Amino acid sequence: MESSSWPLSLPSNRIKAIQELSQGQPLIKKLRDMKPEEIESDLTSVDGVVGQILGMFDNTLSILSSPSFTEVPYVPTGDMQSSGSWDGQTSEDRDETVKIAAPVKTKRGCYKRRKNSNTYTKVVHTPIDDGYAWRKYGQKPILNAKHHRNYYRCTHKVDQGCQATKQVQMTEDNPPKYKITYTGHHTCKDLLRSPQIIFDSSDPSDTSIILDFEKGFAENKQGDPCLSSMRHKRKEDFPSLGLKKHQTSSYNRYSSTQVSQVSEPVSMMSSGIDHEDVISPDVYSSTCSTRGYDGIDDLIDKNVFSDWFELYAPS
DNA sequence: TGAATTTGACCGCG
DNA sequence: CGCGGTCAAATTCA
Repeated sequence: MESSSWPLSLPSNRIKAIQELSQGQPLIKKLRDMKPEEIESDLTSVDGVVGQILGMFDNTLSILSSPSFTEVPYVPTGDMQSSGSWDGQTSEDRDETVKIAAPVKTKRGCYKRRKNSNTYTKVVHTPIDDGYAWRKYGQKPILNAKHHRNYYRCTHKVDQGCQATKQVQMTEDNPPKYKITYTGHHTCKDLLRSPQIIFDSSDPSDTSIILDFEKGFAENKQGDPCLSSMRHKRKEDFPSLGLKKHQTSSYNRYSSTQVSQVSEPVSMMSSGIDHEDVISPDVYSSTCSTRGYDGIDDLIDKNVFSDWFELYAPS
């Protein structure tokens, strides 16, 4: 479809979103059409295409997530619904999260529980630094789990209404494994930077793609990046992680780009996903490691992009 | 002193 | 009714 065919009345940001999707579609088709041997023999090219696709996701989600994007009634500005398919939600589900976006709270503990909100789960050896500022708000012992589950919300929940939360739970001791569940989507405006797709060269056999947040976290390179955005006075949950970072006045250093609102899900799609890392099958996900390209096919097979066009393209 | 974390209480959901 | 997610007062930290 050509953008020139959009009705003049169509909001420009919507057109931009559609254009982004339009540009990404052939790239994904290209990936789908590639034979396994082609992929293996030309990883650079494949990764380049993946990078372009991720960039398309970035831009599209940024546009759709922006507060100014209000043309789609069921897309609340405060959550990840703008992606439309992060965990395969239906429009009914979105209605549910609309309620969540404006919880009716009358007294302590009285809140609307997030149900069926967008979730994204991955398991990692060392929880990567996703680049966001998280604030711990709870810790609970979980049944049949050796370790507490830690609850984090975006630091900017209060000042910007960012609804993103995540849960971190150590699932195994040796080697340590952490299950990280992201819920909701960042709508906060700072921490803005463009994640760069890089290759983790620490292991030549590992072709996983990770996102480079170095721009904003240079000081974290000395420590474990996983929790660099958190303070941990106690290290019982992450014995190897003692990194502390003051966030209060440091956010301004992040450049202001629009991709921040989607960098997290993108990072989940592309970062550190190797044979060890797992994305839960109950949520919409895709990996960008070379051995995970059938995930791209999966995206296409699931008509994810068709859904997007149905949602956001002019009817 | 302001911000982050801890921790017990509260509540929704299955 | 128990589990899990969230709230918020108290505590800790820089």
